[in-house]
Amino acid sequence: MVDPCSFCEARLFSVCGAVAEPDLARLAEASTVLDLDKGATLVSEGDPSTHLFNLTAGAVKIYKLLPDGRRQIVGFLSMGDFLGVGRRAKYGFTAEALTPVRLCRFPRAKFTRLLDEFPLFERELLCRASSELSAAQDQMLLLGRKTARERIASFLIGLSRRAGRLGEPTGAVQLPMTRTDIADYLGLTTETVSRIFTDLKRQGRIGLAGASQVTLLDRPGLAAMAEGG
Amino acid sequence: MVDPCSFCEARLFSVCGAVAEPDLARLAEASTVLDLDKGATLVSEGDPSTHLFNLTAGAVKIYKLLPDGRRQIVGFLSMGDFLGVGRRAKYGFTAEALTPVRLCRFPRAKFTRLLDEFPLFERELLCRASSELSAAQDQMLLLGRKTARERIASFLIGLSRRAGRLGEPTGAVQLPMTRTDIADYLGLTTETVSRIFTDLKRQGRIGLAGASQVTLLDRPGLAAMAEGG
DNA sequence: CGACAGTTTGAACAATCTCAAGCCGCGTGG
DNA sequence: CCACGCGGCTTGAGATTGTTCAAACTGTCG
Repeated sequence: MVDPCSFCEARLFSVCGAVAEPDLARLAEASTVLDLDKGATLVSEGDPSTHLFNLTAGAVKIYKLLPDGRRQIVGFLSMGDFLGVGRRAKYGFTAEALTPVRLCRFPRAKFTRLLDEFPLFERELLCRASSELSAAQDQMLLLGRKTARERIASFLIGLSRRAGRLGEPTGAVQLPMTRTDIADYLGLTTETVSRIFTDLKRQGRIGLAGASQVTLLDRPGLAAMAEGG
Repeated sequence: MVDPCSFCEARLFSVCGAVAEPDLARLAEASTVLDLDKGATLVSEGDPSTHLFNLTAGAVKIYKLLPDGRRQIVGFLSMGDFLGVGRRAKYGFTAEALTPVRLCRFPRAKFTRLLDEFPLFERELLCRASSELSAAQDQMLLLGRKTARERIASFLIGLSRRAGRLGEPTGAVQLPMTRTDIADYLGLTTETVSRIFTDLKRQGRIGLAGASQVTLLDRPGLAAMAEGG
């Protein structure tokens, strides 16, 4: 039988990259490959955290809700991102597919066994967790102290960097999320996001092809703006 | 020679709790105990990340700055908290003592060796990292979507919970940080923090003894307020 | 081609910030 | 032991950024 992990395009970008070639079969047998439609919910805030996920294709948004419906998106996942580490009994967020997605689903018990079995796998997860923590701190700085304009600039620069990491073009960025999603990620309203996009376009700093494709025309300017320059 | 870790009061609250009694000596020989004054800087944003720290007494604030001086406090540390995990070459934040502190300092290389040597130690760090990440997500919800009043209520409830975890009284909470620190943690200004404290006092929800001791008089009310109730 | 979700634009509003001034409490030194 | 000074805290009034509410537009997908 052919080992599906050996041919996985996401392996280079994901935790699985830390597992040696011959051990990939163990990974494959601990997980199930799953395809979900756009809009599907992977996990719901408050549900028992029975599974962990490795996203191998598509994009996902992660969010938290207040009782009255206010929403904060705490992250967007793309190829290679891992979801669900931690020993909490319940998920602390909801995860929803922004595009059709493919993912590997690990039952928690099997996953824990993998950690025991492959120290490099665990080390990789620790590194990823702390680098996510660092990204979360950047986002706190953004949410707590940056102006709307600075937030949008940071967001665009960040998207472009991520595209670069995944080997995609960094000049023209595809936005799989809506304006409302962006607003809920940046602590703004849809209207403010829209207004600032139009402003930046008017200034010639970005180009807009439809609502979901942005071209960064003045990257240095945007980068400076992102840091308050 | 007596092993200092065996008598450490912070052990039960810290990562060291994951290391078996007989292995504590290895921990002790990998680290140096350090005492610092209030106001001392443990690490500076941008400096090479040569050391990791375990805080065993006192309180520390962690913050990031924008070039123009705007500041976001991304966390407060207390007894048992660990600082510096990750493979980045530079610290992404500044850490400063709010009170006199005692800490164990690990050179990065020795620390990595400890991880290799004690899988439980590494596992504990992974758990802590993901639980910190979860706390960071709560804070993003706070910064992105809560009102000033909700932020203060969340902050007070959070402080009280932390005090409870450390075995301290949860009704009267000591604030080792200034109003400005609180503001920089909650994405507000000093003035707003002060005004809301006075409001809450007027409403009989909290008591203030001096500026740095708060009594939670209406915990259910505050908890509801924290979630937007 | 039609409809509807998502986006853009406009005008009025409000939460929070800014600027300014006074107050309090605590540590210090006379 | 008390007066002094200073950092930090509180209070007030006015300014501002971003929100809210409302309506028109667009482009995408049956």
